[in-house]
Amino acid sequence: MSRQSHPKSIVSTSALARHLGLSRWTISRVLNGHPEVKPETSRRVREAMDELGFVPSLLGRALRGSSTGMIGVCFQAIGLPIISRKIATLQRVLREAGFRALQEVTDGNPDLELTVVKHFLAMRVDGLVLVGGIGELHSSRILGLIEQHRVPVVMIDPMEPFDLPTVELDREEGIRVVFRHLFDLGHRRFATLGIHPSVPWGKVRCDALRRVVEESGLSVADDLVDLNDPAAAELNFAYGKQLAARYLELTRRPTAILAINDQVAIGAMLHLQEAGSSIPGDVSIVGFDNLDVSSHIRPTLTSIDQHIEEIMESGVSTLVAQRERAEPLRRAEVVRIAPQLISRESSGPPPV
Amino acid sequence: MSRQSHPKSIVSTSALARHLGLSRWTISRVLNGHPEVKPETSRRVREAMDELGFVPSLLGRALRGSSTGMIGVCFQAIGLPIISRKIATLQRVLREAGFRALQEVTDGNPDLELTVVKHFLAMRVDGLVLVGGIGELHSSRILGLIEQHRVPVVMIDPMEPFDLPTVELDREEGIRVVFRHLFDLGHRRFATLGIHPSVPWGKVRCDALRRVVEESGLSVADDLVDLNDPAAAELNFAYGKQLAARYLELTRRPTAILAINDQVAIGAMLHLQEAGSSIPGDVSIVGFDNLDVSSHIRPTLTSIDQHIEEIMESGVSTLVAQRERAEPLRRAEVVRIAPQLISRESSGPPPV
DNA sequence: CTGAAAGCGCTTACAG
DNA sequence: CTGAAAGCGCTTACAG
Repeated sequence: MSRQSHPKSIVSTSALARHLGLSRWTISRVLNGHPEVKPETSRRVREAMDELGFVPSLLGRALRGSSTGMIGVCFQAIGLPIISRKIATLQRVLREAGFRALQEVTDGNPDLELTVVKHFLAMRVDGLVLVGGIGELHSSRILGLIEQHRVPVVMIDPMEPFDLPTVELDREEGIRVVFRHLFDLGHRRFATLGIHPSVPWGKVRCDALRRVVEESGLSVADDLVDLNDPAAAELNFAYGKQLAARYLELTRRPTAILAINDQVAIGAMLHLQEAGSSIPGDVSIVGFDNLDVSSHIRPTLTSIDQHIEEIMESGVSTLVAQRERAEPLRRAEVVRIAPQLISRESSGPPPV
Repeated sequence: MSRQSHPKSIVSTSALARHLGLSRWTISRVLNGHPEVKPETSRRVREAMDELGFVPSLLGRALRGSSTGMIGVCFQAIGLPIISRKIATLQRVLREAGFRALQEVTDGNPDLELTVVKHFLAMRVDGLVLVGGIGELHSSRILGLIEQHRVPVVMIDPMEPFDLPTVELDREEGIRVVFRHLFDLGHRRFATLGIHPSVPWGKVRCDALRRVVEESGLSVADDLVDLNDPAAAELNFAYGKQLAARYLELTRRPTAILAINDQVAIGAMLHLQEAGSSIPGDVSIVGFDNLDVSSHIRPTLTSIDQHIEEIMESGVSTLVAQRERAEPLRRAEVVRIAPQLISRESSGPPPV
């Protein structure tokens, strides 16, 4: 049909139009599914696009006014299994909503955070998702940029509260549910592993635990043993083992252990088992995050599921709502998603 | 200084120029660091940009001819710890080379792979990184698109070979090194856990192992016991435990175990320890991937490090080289990166 | 149903 | 040192 069967490279609607003997406006109409194109013409254009591998430039399209369809997503860190699940879920939810994710990881480096947000704005993204919040150093700069550009934005699970639309896990409720579960099983003395104000989302959990302990008529001083090492680099297996060793040194051992996350819980469980303890016969253990591995180890681990899917769906809805209202910022609007207790073998009644 | 201290929103060089009483070309020159601008003017422009939160559009800039500085990165899956490390490392290496990563995960869905590659091309990325290869269904379409657009591309660790520049881990060498390590310790009978042609990069390792066993004067039929379950969904702890249980049922047990990865190795180790075996006293175990956790468990796990950093650096160099040569495709150019044996406590001499 | 103008925000030449 | 033209690839609104 065409004069040359494999022309060099067609990278613009004009070139394609020339190739087909049409005007570039017709190509644009086909691209945008306008109804006024003759079906035969439309078919010819589509076939040529396929054959020549023509992909219309999003740069040109977005520049002319239509939106980019891209959402800038900023993560603090990567590598932890729970973060991987967040990333994967958010990407899927965004795709299902017709967006594409532009992802960046900042490793908590504030300079990088500023660079990344500027880059997102330079790409003229349709929205911003900030997962885990942002560092303090440039936070006012970043908030200023967001306001100046009137770009829809949502914070997911920030460590500190920001004056931006936010969706977060209700960690206080998570602690409450876990404590209630253990209390109802009969436990009256508790050890915490790694639950310290200095770790991510540690403070809200510390505070919640103290509150619920007192509400239950127990004493924070006597019935709650706080085991942690503020110098710990990572909240991993090794840390759990280390803290479990300290638990074993206690003279009057609590009958239930609440760990900062599943890794620490599992590390502790392994150490206690090695030392001859029975779980939950001698001591109950509960984690936080409900990792895949937690349903596979023996005993299976009681944990708190973050309902990541629900969080991300709510976050994306928040973004969409801001776009539709053409009223980008609804500040201090916080949605809290309730976590779910997954009760498994590692928690049971205390020894008699 | 300016008439209105907080103007609505400055989103173009023209608007900023008007605001400052300059021409938009002067703004562009400041943006691009051209030397012919009066320092005082340059300073004024920079300060106004900062104050107003002006971020020049990358769409306009890229459209005019300069490149986007973006690299499209396509991953097959997310969630496995080793993949997270690959993602994080690649992103860092790209950033250090002055690029930004546009990441997409396809979950091995071939339709999505095609969509993603088209989107990258529509964004006029400066290069493509395909991690883990692409599915068969649309592979010729995708290769065609890459060729038609003359975009620099590199495959990282494809499961199948493709006629594209490739950087991959030398898994054959990995198996060889691991086997040699165990053989030199005195082992003469081996069990493999989950090393099966159907798992990712399983075939090359199966083949390599058979070859090196025979080269060592041993018999594949008699001295190599293949334990795996082709129906296994995931190569995780649970799978390792399951395979270890089968190992324990063997009448003449091999003295060394090679696992498909660290998770399976650790799962097996936990099961064997529970069953009363001593590691490496009764049996040696080696993994593959050198996860963080492998240096934290007891005994620490002998493993193979993938040298991810080196792989990603080589991949990015390949991309840069293609750009510089203005000769995008050097097909079938395969770089193999040697893995490294990390010898730890889980491997030792066989029992006497 | 299809053509030609105008313009999105930028940069690369060319003038002064 | 700074201004004005031309044009990157696209779409919207206006003609025919």
